[in-house]
Amino acid sequence: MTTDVSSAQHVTGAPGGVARVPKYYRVKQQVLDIAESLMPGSRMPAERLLAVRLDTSRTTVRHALQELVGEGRLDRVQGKGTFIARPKLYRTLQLTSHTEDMQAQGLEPASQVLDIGHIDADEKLAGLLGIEPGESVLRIERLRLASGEPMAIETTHLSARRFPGLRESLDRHRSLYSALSEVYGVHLEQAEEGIETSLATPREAALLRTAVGLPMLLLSRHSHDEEGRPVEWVRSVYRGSRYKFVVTLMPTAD
Amino acid sequence: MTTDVSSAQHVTGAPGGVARVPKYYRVKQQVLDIAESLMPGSRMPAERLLAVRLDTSRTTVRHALQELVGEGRLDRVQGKGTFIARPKLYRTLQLTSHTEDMQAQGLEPASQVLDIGHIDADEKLAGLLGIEPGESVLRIERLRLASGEPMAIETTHLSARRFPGLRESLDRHRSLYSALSEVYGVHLEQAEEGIETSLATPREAALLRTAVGLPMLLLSRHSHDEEGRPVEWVRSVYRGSRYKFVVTLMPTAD
DNA sequence: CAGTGGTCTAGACCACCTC
DNA sequence: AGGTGGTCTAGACCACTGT
Repeated sequence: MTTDVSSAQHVTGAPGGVARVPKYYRVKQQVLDIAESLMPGSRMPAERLLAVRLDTSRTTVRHALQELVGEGRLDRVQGKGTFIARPKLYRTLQLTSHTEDMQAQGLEPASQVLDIGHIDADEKLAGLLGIEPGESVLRIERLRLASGEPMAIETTHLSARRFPGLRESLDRHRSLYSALSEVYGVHLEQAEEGIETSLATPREAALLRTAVGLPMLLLSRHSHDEEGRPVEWVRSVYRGSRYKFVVTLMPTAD
Repeated sequence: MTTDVSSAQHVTGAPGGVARVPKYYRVKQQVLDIAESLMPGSRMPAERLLAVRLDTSRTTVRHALQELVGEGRLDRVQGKGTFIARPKLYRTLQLTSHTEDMQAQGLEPASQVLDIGHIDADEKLAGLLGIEPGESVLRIERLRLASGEPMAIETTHLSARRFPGLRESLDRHRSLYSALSEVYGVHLEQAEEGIETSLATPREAALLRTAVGLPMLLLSRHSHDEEGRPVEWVRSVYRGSRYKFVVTLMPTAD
């Protein structure tokens, strides 16, 4: 009925407060021990069973499981169970298209258009694309798949005036980047890519088949052509528990 | 006493299951409305008060607050309250030292050595540094500060045999990289940097003055010299709610 | 229907900060 | 002492999956 006073307290000793270890965290280690003794894909004991075995409440077990899911070690599926996850996938950051990128890694690339249409640029978007606020922007929202698995939600923005008919050209080309190159003669020369964490919204979670509130990797790419003019602004959301990004750094030329 | 049956359910309608919105998520939006009406640094209403005002339990309020903290919008301090957070800081990924990096952004760089010593290379570390398993490795663990604020925990690994006396040379140089250059004539030419999410361990949380389980950005840098030989392997943990990384991409030279 | 995970509640007690 | 956030419990009910 009441809290277990005999455990989660005064584990530190150090007045600096260097390491408080709550009970759920010790439970997490115990759960991890179980997980590491199983193969990817196999099922973990049910939450209610773990609670009894580890002498704790289901709430505390779920707290521990939640972290392991966030770290990409476990997958939970409602109605079915909790399973050992497969290892993280790598994604190299390059100035190439999704299609080329996936093929280079031996994965089957696929895209599913979630939404495509024109919107009016607000001040921020106009600044990013080098146009005036209110001008029309082509917005393409796609679900990116790698070998059938939902990987990311990618939202691309381009000036509608600069690339007339792009929406129609898309169907006839392998990728957006090849359409830009072959139809408009635009070659991407440089991009800044921002990387930060975010938490899955209900919509993102549903599309990426994951849970609301899980850590995600949020990438925003701002690409420029050979004259340094901005071409596109892209916002992509990846499952943080499933992907790891790799970038090659060279000495700065200054 | 029992769950509020009249709310969190059947919000979707769509059989595809495109957007389940739990109650805590709506509470989060309400809390966000309050937060956005306040200035950074000001205090939010107490959790128990929010629970009454928003007609929910403290548990649900805390779930909502937890996500906002994870997103870097709020800061919680035990015993004091919950406060509006300052905006995220940017960190450019370059092949430069922490010291140069901070100065370029007008921040006051500082480091605090948490631990320094020699360890025996395991198989993985030996492979990364191009040495034999069991060879001695200099391991430097430092807390990186930017204008007094804890920013990251950085753990650097270098071959002890290749850089004899490095530990002592460190005190006489501005940074590790300048010591490598001036004492050993080693210049870093290229590095691969991996970026992924992780969750704060109790130790990391204490050192970075944040909470256990919050999303972190985990960077691992593998640097090479002009001959392509591996020089260092670095693992850095940043508060995900506080930092955003920026990298410049150029066309691949293949 | 039974079993699994998902959400929510009410309340207890601990740890920390300020007065 | 009294307020704040931090942890934990026991239990209810919902949603989904399989038999």
